Amino acid sequence: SAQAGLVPGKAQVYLCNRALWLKFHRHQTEMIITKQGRRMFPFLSFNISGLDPTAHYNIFVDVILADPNHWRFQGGKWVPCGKADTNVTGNRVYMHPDSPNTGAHWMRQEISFGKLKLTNNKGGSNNPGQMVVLQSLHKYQPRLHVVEVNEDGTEDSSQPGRVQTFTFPETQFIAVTAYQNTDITQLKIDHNPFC
Amino acid sequence: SAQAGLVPGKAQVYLCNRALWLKFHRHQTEMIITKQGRRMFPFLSFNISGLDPTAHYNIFVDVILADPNHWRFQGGKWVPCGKADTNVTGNRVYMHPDSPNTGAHWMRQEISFGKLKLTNNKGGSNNPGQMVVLQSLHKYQPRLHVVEVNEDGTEDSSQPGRVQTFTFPETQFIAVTAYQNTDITQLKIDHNPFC
DNA sequence: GATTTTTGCACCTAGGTGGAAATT
DNA sequence: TCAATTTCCACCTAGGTGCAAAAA
Repeated sequence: SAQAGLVPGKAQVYLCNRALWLKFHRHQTEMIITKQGRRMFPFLSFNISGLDPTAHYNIFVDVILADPNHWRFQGGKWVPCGKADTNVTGNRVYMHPDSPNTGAHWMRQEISFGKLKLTNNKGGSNNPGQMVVLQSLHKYQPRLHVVEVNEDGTEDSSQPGRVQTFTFPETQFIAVTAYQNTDITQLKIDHNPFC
Repeated sequence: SAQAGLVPGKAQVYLCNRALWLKFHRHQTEMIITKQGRRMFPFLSFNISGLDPTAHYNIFVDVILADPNHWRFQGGKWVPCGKADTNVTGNRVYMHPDSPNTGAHWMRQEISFGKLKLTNNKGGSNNPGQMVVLQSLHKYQPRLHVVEVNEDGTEDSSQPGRVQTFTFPETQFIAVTAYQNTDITQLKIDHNPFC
């Protein structure tokens, strides 16, 4: 079934590795966060169409709280446990390294975020802009943003409707410092070649 | 001593790892070429200044024949041996992956060509544009080119004087399929961390 | 035969994994 | 004690080396 409706003048975005994301999502995806930063697995990867081939765009991901809860793993299940910590600091945006670039470039091939890293280290960012700062035991929702920009990469705030945001619920995850659900651990081992 | 004179309106280029290049040059540098492509060691790396920070440039390296001879290693020395094979085909240009980019970008940090690969495979290029095709037992001279371009990366041939070329004789080398001079082999082992 | 090129390989760098143990 | 985090480590992928043997 289609992942997004086809609307004239709008970009269409498909989640490339959706089947894999769904396997994890069934068990409630967990992502490890570490001080020095940990890649996501699965990682975000998109196909995009419907852009103006000659226009310029920035494409980036941000990660927002998916719900207002603090979570804990108890009795083999994830259960809400108090309110989320909303005293938030730290970068939650990861600009794709190809940005800015033309619509033709973005539509030519998969747009992968394999080098995006998750961390719980609010302080000294070693790789500025490469690290997304999250809080453990909170549930998050990644989002994709497509922003039309001028040729020099600057945004033109005088022109409305140049920002498009895409959300895929199957990419939600709970940030952890160690895996809680052994089903998730096994899925990581089975599918991540580094394991 | 200065590597290039300071001329107003002209870019100045410095060879970053010149001391290392000179160590090899004293013994006549050799570079391995293979079918699937071999990196150079030392690799080309430059600092550049004197560009217009807001103008756009393509920066690339090409590799030309350094002399009209075919060479052979005999009695522990390189000696000319007949004429160079000038029936030439295959790409000899390697565009820096950051191209096109602004003068500010190019002047901000070292411009390294560490991923440039040398091959003797004229035919199927697996990495188009990433491989420089050379002939074994010929002597070559790499050159750096700085070309001012329009914002979209296209050249403007109607404007003269937008191309600048820089040549460093200490980066000359003879292409080989196996090292001939053991002094060169030892220098590679001593300085290349992969050995 | 002699020279040049190719192939396979052990070894290296570089860095991404989960697990166990130690720490907080 | 317990839960959560950090550290260390063996093991993995990925790919750049020179070398010896084989092939051309």
